[in-house]
Amino acid sequence: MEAVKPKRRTRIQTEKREIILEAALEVFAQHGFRGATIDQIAEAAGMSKPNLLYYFRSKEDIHVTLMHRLLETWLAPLRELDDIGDPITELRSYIRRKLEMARDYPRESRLFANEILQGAPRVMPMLEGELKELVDEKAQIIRGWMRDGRIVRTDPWHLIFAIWATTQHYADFDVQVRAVLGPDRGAEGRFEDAARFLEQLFIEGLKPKG
Amino acid sequence: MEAVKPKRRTRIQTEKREIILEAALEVFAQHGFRGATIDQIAEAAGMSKPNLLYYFRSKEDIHVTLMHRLLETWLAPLRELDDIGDPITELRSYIRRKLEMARDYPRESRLFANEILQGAPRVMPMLEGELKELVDEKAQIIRGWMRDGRIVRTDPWHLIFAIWATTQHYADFDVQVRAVLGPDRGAEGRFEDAARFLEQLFIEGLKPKG
DNA sequence: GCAAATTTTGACCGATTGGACAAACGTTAG
DNA sequence: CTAACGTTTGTCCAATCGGTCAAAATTTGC
Repeated sequence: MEAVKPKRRTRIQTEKREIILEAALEVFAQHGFRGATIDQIAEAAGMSKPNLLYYFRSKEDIHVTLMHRLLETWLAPLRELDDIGDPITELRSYIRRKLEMARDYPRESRLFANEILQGAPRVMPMLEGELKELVDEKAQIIRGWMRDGRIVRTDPWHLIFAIWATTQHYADFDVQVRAVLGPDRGAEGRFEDAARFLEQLFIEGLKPKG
Repeated sequence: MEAVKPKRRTRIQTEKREIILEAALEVFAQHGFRGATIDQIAEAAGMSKPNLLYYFRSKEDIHVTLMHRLLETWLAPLRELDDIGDPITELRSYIRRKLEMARDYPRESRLFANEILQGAPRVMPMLEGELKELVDEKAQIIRGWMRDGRIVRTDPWHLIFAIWATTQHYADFDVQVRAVLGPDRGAEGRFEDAARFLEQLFIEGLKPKG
């Protein structure tokens, strides 16, 4: 039974912590936890290293805080997946929201990818707890739709994995996507094309056979 | 016009370099380039640090050699995609080969993912050159199949991205997949399920409408 | 306006890092 | 056997790392 610490914060503390987290997101996403240095984060935040360490006790502390926040926003789209709506509409907008997050929050996606790649040393409990529960719950909803013949039968868990993989790919492997597609179309064009493609791949494939 | 250096190697040099690369693959895949230390690699290779540095001039040298090899084996499945076969069969076996690689060579997949996540600082030229050419070539083949009505029309480039993303997901995000699915099914079971799912997702969706 | 509390800084520390180097040790060809 | 060559090791180094600390500068509450 952990007592919630009061954590009274000054205005400056609130502001500076925010600035640091923003800077750390940038640096961690690009270099990973070990690759990032406190000096880099401090410089990106426009302050000295000891000053930064006045607001966060350690590099680990920054990372933990960042990951904790991240997971909440990251799971939000899946949480919205609703039992009562039309299955096709629900899945379509889930895919769209996920793709929009890859477009609008690529640093968050890469930070998460980095953490998982290293074996999730700092978020494993959350994966096995909160995440698994959420996915299981939503997989049951999808399975219900399949039982009712409203979408074709397939594995709901792997369907969710496939949606994660394809959408996050455009954030995590952005440089590869850009290198292969060339400079012909801008960022917006790429995401339009991706959205169209993913809609066709998932949605058309899921519609029940007439 | 680069002259190919003779690079005469002793038997011992050939053997030891191989041992070092194997050890480095393990360490780099788990910790990333910056996170890995020469000492770790040396220990995994069963030799002292100065001894290792006798065979490779620097940490960078090891990584470059590793990435160079990796890309060849990594692109092999796509190279095999053939114009003359049946489109559905060709794509089905491409997906299967890619998934098998994710199962059998997860360290290679993670090493590659790490490099791309960091912005591909060491392989960018290969992405824009060799990789782009290969993908463009194969995308044209797929586009040809679509024009002939042998598979449904969609974006060939994004189709290839989706195949990459979904298959490599099972190597790169392995810990997350395991955490969500729980310990119910072993590794083989997970890959069987994934193979069935991906076949349904891609192949059923690609078959021309009767 | 002033004392208390908060914020910022420069100097510093021990540990770790990638890498150099020469000396010692093996191996091999003649 | 031995000289030449290939291999291995211990020691060392400068740079960088995460983090501390006391003192200085600033802000805040009254």
